[in-house]
Amino acid sequence: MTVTDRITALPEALSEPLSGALHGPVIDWFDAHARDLPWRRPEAGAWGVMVSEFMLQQTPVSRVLPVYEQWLARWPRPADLAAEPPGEAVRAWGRLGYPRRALRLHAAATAITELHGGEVPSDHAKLLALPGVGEYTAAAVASFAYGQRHAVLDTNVRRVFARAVSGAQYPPNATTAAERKLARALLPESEPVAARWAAATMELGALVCTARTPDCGRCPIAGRCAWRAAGSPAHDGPPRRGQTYAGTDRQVRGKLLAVLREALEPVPQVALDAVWDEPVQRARALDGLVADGLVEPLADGTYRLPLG
DNA sequence: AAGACGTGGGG
DNA sequence: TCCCCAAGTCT
Repeated sequence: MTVTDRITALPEALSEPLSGALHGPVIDWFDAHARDLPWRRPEAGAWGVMVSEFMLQQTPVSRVLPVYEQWLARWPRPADLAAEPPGEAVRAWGRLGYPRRALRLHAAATAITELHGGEVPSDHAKLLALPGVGEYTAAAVASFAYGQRHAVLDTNVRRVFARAVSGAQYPPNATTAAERKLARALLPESEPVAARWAAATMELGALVCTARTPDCGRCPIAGRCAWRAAGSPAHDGPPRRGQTYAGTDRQVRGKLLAVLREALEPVPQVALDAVWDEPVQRARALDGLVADGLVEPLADGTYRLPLG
């Protein structure tokens, strides 16, 4: 029986006994051990939550912290960000990585300003329609900022469920329908409790049930963990998808954009040529940045971060 | 639906 | 050192 089959078979048999036994311990643990993160404070508001979610996509908390503080101080409301050129968002993004997220956050702020009266929407479908907001982020903002009842499935939660419920060391490479079904089946009925559960399971995955070396000794549900009960078997399925970087266009794009972020004036071609010696790849990377709207070519042959 | 998309820290 | 990994989204 594969992991997917096992998850698929669960929900009906699962219901109350298992889920009810998990909610209390996990939420109690969260009450005692949750980190005091700025976007979890009441004053963060929905905009603060949304900004944090964009920054946290594939980026560790420790690196997000300082940029988040600067960002919220400079642009306390969506309209403040929307009033500036997208290039300023890219510049302020600094070295967080995946700078297209900065562009999308700027575009989302613009949409919020023009379509939603400057208020981050609370409706899941409206959130999902915003640039850069996918299934996870829409659920996260609706749940964390507005206390709604949604299955919030990020990499942490998926790993916790894979282990505790499905008995696998790691979840599948891509989120499956079976995982969504399981997440919904485990969601507490009460709206506020469900929102708490979402944050708690995520935190458990981030602090205790980690990818490499889980600290089962500190896990509130270790006694009910299917993976532990099975003897903590090693991952068997297809290899987990790695990320290549060295020598790729991504690395070249990063170097090019770093130059433009630092520059206050448009940058001449020669300055960009200096970051990478292979001309074909260099040109392809620059073209890609322009196509993505991260870089603006000017008529005189210079380049800058986008003004419009 | 597999692959592109940045960056840096920890084991 | 090198490899793995980090609150995903989009095409």
